[in-house]
Amino acid sequence: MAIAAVRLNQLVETKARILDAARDAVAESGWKDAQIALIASRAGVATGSVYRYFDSKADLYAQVLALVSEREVAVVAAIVEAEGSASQCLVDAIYTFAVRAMRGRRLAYALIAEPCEPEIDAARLKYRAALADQIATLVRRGIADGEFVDIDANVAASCVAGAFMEALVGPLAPEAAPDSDAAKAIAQSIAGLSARMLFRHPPPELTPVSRVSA
Amino acid sequence: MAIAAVRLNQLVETKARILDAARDAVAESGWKDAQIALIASRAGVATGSVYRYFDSKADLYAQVLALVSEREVAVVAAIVEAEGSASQCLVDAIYTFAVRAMRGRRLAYALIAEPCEPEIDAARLKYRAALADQIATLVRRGIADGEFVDIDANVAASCVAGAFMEALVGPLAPEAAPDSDAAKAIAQSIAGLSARMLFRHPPPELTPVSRVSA
DNA sequence: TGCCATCGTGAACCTTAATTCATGAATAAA
DNA sequence: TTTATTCATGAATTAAGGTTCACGATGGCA
Repeated sequence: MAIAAVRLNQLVETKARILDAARDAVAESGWKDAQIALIASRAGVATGSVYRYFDSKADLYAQVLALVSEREVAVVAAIVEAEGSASQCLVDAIYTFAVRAMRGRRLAYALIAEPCEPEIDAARLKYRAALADQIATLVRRGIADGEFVDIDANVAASCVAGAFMEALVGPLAPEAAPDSDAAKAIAQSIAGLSARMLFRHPPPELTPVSRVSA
Repeated sequence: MAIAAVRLNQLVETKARILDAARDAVAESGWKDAQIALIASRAGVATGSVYRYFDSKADLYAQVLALVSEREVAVVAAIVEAEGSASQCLVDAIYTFAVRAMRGRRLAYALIAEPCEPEIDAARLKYRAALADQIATLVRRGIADGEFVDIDANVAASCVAGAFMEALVGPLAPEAAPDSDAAKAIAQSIAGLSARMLFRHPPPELTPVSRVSA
């Protein structure tokens, strides 16, 4: 009755190959390449085979999103739960997120901002929510510790998440020039600004990163 | 040669009726109702007639977006150019935007966050950019006047715009309970938080609006 | 009144991928 | 070595709307 281990392994591996192909296609040229036939061919399987592993296109991409997003959320979660003041954690989390996004530019752009089909877009919302949840946790800690102003943690977390995501859209856009120095500067800018929203005693001035990119 | 004025008026009126029908459909039940046949029937014209006035579905909705968005951008622009400190203008602009959005909940949700087809989504980006531009203008003024921290105005504007838009997504969502008191409280919260990002000397504490909704 | 240009009509046509499925191969059980 | 399952295949099918177009109606104009 039980399927042999080797065979099962094949299945898991093929599924992974399809997921990878899908992710890679998006990472290369965005959602316009998110077509079942194309992904199948990239994964070295027939079109129909994709449906042996995924219920539908939406299902496939929901899993791709989960795959990629969970890693990012985990990275942020780790920072959120790390040692140090809430203020420091917040800045670190945002900075790290921004820098990582800048590295995987095209994919990050697709995950965050690129226009795509409604079903995929809907799946994206979950990712954003999960990220906001992490921030919210941190905000609560900051408030409890008296580091942050006393404000609804969920609203604050949305604001923070919205701020740094939106600020990333421009730099991540495929038409923007890739420049890893500017990327870090922007990440720093974004982290600083986002953090100021909450700090009870903000630093007197931000590093004037604006001039770095000039 | 010249078409009679009456006849021309008819044309303008019909076009307006189609635009209105499209906007109303979206305002009622979102993008799923954004179908040419449906809009045509609502406007009291035949499906094909829509194509006498608009090049394509994308064109139609781009114009719908423009119609609605331009008003909102204009409102913000008026506040941006109004008397008063940059700080005050910023808070006013954000608060007003948020309150207006909360009034036209469903439509605002569709314009800001609801998953939709890529072509429409792309048009949305322009709206966001226009709004960010207004904020950027204000930010420059605030920096020049020494009210705001010295930071890249475009990055800052993106952050501010992203912050208040993202924070609106939850409250605007169709499944959220409509409550005009909570709406104002959230608007205030959002305005306060967004503003703190930039103020050189932030108010010691925000109004603890978080408790109003509790 | 008759003619022309323009507008309105809506059923038929397309397009574009997603999805299915009859078939065959490969593997596990007997 | 059969036999039964499961898996892979990819061409054919579907589905869902956007878009077209041949035709009729209407209004302006001489």
